[in-house]
Amino acid sequence: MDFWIAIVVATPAHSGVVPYLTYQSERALAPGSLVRVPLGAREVLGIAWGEASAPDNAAQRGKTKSVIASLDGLPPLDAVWRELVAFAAKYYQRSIGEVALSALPPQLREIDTAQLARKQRRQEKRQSTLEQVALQTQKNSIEPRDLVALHNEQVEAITQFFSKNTAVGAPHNTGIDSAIASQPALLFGATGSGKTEVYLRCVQEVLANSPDAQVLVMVPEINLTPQLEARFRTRFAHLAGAQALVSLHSGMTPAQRLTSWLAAHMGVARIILGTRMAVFASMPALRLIIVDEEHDASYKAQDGARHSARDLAVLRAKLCSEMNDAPCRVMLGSATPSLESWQACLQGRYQRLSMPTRVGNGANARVRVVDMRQYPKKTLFAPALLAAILDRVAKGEQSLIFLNRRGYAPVLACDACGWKAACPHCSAFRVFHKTDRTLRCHHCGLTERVPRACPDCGNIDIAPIGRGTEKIEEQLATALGIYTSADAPGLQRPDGSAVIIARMDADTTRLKGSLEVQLAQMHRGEVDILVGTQMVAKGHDFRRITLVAAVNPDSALFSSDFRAPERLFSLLMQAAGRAGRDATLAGAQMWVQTYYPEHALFTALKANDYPGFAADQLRERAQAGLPPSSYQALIRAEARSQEAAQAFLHAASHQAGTVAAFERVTLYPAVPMAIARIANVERAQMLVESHSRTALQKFLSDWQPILRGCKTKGLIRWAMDVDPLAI
DNA sequence: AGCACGCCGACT
DNA sequence: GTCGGCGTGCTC
Repeated sequence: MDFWIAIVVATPAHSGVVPYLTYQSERALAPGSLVRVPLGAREVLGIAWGEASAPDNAAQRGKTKSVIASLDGLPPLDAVWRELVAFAAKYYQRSIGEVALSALPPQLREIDTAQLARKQRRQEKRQSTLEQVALQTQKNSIEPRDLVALHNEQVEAITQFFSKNTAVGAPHNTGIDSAIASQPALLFGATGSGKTEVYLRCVQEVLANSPDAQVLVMVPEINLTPQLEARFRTRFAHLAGAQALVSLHSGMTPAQRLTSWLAAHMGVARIILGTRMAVFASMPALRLIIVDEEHDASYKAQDGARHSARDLAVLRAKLCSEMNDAPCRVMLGSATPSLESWQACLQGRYQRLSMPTRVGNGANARVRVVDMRQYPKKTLFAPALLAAILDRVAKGEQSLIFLNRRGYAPVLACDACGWKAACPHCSAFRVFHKTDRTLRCHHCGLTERVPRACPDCGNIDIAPIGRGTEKIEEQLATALGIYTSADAPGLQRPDGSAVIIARMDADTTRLKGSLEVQLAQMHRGEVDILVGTQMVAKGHDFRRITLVAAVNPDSALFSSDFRAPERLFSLLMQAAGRAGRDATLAGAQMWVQTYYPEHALFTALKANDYPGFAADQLRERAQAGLPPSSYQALIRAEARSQEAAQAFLHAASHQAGTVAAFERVTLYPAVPMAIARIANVERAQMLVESHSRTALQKFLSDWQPILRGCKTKGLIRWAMDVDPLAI
């Protein structure tokens, strides 16, 4: 007898209308089973989602195809995973198939049953031989290694976290972070307060309580995974098996990702460490999720279903707790939480765990805000800052200077005719890179040699305007008397060796492995002054840094993006945290050069007062009706011409009146995006806002099918972005 | 998204 | 005469 099975496949367009495709199967297939099915002319991976009703007429029955094979070696994806995927699809306005299939490791889509079986056998063999080895050595390593003593705040945070797993919240609320079965916790811990140690202890506790429990630890960037992985590996070296701890991020090869994914899915991996993609890993015995640096924008996906991995982590823990017998907790950690999470604490939806003190007596860096108005207009460095850097050099300490722009100068201009080096394919200027004398578009990648003279008028006086990391490096070297040639003595260290200034940004770390090389040089103390973009301000634990300087952070103060101050505050706090990590080096300083020294953001920074800053911001947001006091979505359109992109949005706007919940949303006019053209594609967007998340959701899902019918000439594609981070 | 089918320009 | 450009349209 034949079965009719509802199966999801990776087809974004039509599954919005029809969520599942119906296939025939000779045997029953459990929901969550992975199958190979024919789709048009190809054979694709699909996931059985449940039983389907039999086709009601002969014509449809004739169209129905049969399941080719089921990947029997794999247990079906569990109900929590399916529920998470279904929720994400609905919430972010995508098809279940698109979300589900993109959540699986890409290689799983290509592999056939036999190949998969072979891979699993190899993996099992490897795991068990290593388990034997581990068992033999376990006598002397049964306990976690590398344990350090906890201080009071850490003990308190851990105790509070584990004392709370009772049901609270409103079960009928459809919000993504409400209806909490076991309350999410926010670990509000200053940089250097020992958050990682708290994570380690919580993981340890959860793993010790159950022989098969799994934990997920998420970090924002791949750059930060090796450091954390090393720490977890050392601590949990006693866990049996090569795959007790696995990583999951986009820097891994397809084969490695499949291996890690399988280990998590089979329950062999106890600790899964990864970036935002890891929130969708299959972890049948998940009991704890940790989201480190939860405020970080990297958790929000910028392609496909634009999900927030942080929000989904909170939801996953909730689903897990509701659908399984054992609770699953989630801990978000940050020194500068997102205003969304902070507000959730203030409202009692999240449990707040505070660790205000830096460990090891390391004092907070003293913040020095320099009023740049007292110097001539084009001053790059305040004299006092230069003196302070020289002072560090003299003491053999390191300095970190950062600026949010790579290259030499953001634009090249002709003095005579006003020509500027624009990109022919984008509505943006090309950045002047002095090192290789190129003009590069940071949006489409177009790279050309710098012209000798102005292409418009022939004038040879074309000059760089503004500053990038290259210029800062060059000017700083000049100002301090550091020479790169060996025969000039230049500035010297106390021991007589030459002072080294280095630069670290996306340009110097492009080659594989060069980031690691540069970080190692920095750690060994070979570099005295490091100039870089914000990538240097995040997470790295350079022990000998006692001075950090933000050269020009003002642009974020008056940005049209209402989240810019929040991001700047967070960045400056993190940067300040880089200074003085070694408690034996006193006098750590954080310098900020600004033309607006009286700005409230800097006042809060000086006082190390995140709660005060957050209260200000939340008040402003509430007054302006902005998130987290309201909910937003963007419709983005890409087309050959700006008119075509906007025509689609106008049509969409026109149709919106007929959609349910229209009265409860505000529809803003279509506008060109900040950078209207990238690689010859014109982009426009339209904002939808509502005070009710439910109303916004209802509106969007009813609007979606109508939008599909809005066919505009020249339109390339369009997409919705729910809870956008930048507008 | 793929991958077909389909209708018009420069090549062995 | 065909190879191939990418414009619509379908996938149980």
